[in-house]
Amino acid sequence: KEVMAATVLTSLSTSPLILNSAVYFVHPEPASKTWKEVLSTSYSSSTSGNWSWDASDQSVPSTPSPPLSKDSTHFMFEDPIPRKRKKNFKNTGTVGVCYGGGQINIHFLHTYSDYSDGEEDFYYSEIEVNMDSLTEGLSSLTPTSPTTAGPPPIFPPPLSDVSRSEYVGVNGSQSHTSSLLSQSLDDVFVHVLTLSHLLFPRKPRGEAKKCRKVYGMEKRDMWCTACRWKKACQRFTD
DNA sequence: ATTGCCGGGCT
DNA sequence: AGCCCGGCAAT
Repeated sequence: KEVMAATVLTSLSTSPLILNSAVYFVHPEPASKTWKEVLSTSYSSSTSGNWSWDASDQSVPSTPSPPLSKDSTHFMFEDPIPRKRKKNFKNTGTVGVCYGGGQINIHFLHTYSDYSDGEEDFYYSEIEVNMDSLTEGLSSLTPTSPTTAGPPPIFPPPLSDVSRSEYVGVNGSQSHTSSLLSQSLDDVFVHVLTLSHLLFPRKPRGEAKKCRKVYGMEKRDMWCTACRWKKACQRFTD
């Protein structure tokens, strides 16, 4: 089983579908850790850009998640990739996949950081889905039926000032998930990817109206100093 | 093509 | 410190 997951990861990393997404494998964390901690460690270890594989056992983190069996493992892939930009992981969606004991649980984490008060505050909201609701939600909006253009039926990305967790759907039918496990983990990951794009759409960057756009090149002397020095605008912060 | 701005240079 | 710009990510 671990071998299969490894091959899935490999094929994922070469798949054109996710060329712009980073695929991270996170070592199974001790049960004491929360998803928040797992996330931060994955960030700090993601700078190298390569991912590692460890098939050791261990249980699964997360306080608000349902019990998962031992020897489960979870991957996380991030969307979008932080690219070259150093700091802000603003509004990145992270997807964690836990599987083990014939069960697949997927955590969608909407994470964002807040630098407004000096120190970085790390917020996240967690959403959890099982395979049944995942495939259901996807099938209802895949372009197979041209009439449906409905919004994601599962959930909107919550954005609150307090970290909170939302819990959508629980442990699915054991037989179904196990057949999925033994058959095509690839489909699972493709679904997860698609859903992650739906949940965490690309932020259109342009809608900010900085000094340059507001005053124009002619009235450069009206810009804020930061804009004149080509630094991050301080008058119009997003 | 344009825009926001990081990194680094110069005074 | 203040000031400026090359270059690049993102669009």
